[in-house]
Amino acid sequence: MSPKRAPGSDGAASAMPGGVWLRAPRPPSAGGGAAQPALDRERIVAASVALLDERGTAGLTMRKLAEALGVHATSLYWHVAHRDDLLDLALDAVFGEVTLPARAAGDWRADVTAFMDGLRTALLRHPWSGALAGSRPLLGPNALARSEFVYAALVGAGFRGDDLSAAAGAIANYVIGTVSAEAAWRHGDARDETAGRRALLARLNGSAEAHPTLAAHPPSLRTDWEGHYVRGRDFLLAGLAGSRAGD
Amino acid sequence: MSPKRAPGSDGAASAMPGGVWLRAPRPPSAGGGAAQPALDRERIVAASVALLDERGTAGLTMRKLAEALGVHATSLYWHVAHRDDLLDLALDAVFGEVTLPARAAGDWRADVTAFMDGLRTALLRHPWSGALAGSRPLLGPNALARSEFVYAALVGAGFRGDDLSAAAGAIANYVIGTVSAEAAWRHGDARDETAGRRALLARLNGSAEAHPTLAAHPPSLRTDWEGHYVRGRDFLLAGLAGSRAGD
DNA sequence: ACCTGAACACCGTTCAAGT
DNA sequence: ACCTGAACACCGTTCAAGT
Repeated sequence: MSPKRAPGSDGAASAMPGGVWLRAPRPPSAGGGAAQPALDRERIVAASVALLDERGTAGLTMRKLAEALGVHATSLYWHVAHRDDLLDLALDAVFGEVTLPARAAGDWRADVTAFMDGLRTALLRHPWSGALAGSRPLLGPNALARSEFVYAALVGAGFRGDDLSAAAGAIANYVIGTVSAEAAWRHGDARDETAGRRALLARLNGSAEAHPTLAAHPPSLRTDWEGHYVRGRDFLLAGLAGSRAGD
Repeated sequence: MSPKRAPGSDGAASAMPGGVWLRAPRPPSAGGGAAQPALDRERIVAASVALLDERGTAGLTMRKLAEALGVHATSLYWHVAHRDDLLDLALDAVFGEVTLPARAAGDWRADVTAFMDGLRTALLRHPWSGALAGSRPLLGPNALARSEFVYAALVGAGFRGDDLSAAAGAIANYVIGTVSAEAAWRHGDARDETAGRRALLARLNGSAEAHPTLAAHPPSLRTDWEGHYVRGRDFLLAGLAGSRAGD
């Protein structure tokens, strides 16, 4: 036995994305009269989010995070098992920023719309988070609480079984996908986006015969991300509503 | 002037994801009687895809790739500007595997379905590719050719302007999102997925009062990924079809 | 034109040691 | 229980030099 690291090691799930949530949590520290530890998960997560906001996913390194916290890099390994854990933890903190109506409206479309819009807003506030949300299981407590809300709305609408999970998956994937695409284009900087669009348009014009439809319906230089999001969201909701029409 | 690196440097777009496609391509080598170069983009891309398939995104390093190609790591920088370029290039190679009907069926739903299913198959064949596709602009020649096909189908259905780009975006995002989620859960290994599901179920049961709906409609241990994909796809297509019904 | 080799400034993670 | 410090085995990228 004699665990080397407090968070425990299940072996299998250790290196898996989303793995933090699948390991046994550390028992709370004894407390009593003991000295306040310099570090805890809460502080580590807050500093991680701040660093991610500033420097992006690649900019979150154990050394820079430790420096921001005033400790040695290796000290972090007492509190988390790998750098990957920081990403899962920070991502769930972003899900915690998704505000939901205190009580469901009873109108499932309104509830689902509120969730989708709230999620989009939170993910856009932290441009690194969309890509992360798309690439790992969303199992943190905050993510699960948001799932609970969506599932409740969909069950109220009559979705069950595989229809239910397919609908919930489509809803989350749509928001995450559009936010990721938007963040990828923006890349932090709106000037980059315009430059990219311009280069793309030049290429489309240069090979119009290969892409006649794209050349005839070119993307605008200044994408209306929100407008596109709303349209696609309503396409999806209409499709979901149609599938319940027979009930 | 005197460029240090053949692919050129536009400055702005250099470090941007998708940036390879926005820089001027290298002029073809003079040829003539000169000796065959040891490296070219085609070989580099093929080796990158193979390495990504074997070791995942983090496993693609300049040194390992160079070793596989029998050259020094720094030699690669003659042919690409950064490691990031390899990801864009490899991803577009995956898009090249998406087979489409030679001619559009004329039925836009059939055409879009063929594209979506083809894209899903190709992305799943290379488990690293879904997350990548979700996190960078898709501007390679193969991706653009697939876009052309989808746009043509949607224009045929009557979509125009922002409806057109929103529809095309929703379609691509849906496929990419579901594949990314599936790959994230699988994490290469089906045993991991079952273990993860089991841990999740245990947590849901442990806090059923916090998540009554999730506890009442738990995820199955063995997810029917394809079935969920098909259902969500048809929800989306139904919504898109409904929006054209008035025409 | 294309590749090498040495070098720089980083990484994540481990482990024994301190308190 | 929690943090330090040294150490290991890596990274991407630059740049002068070779051919």
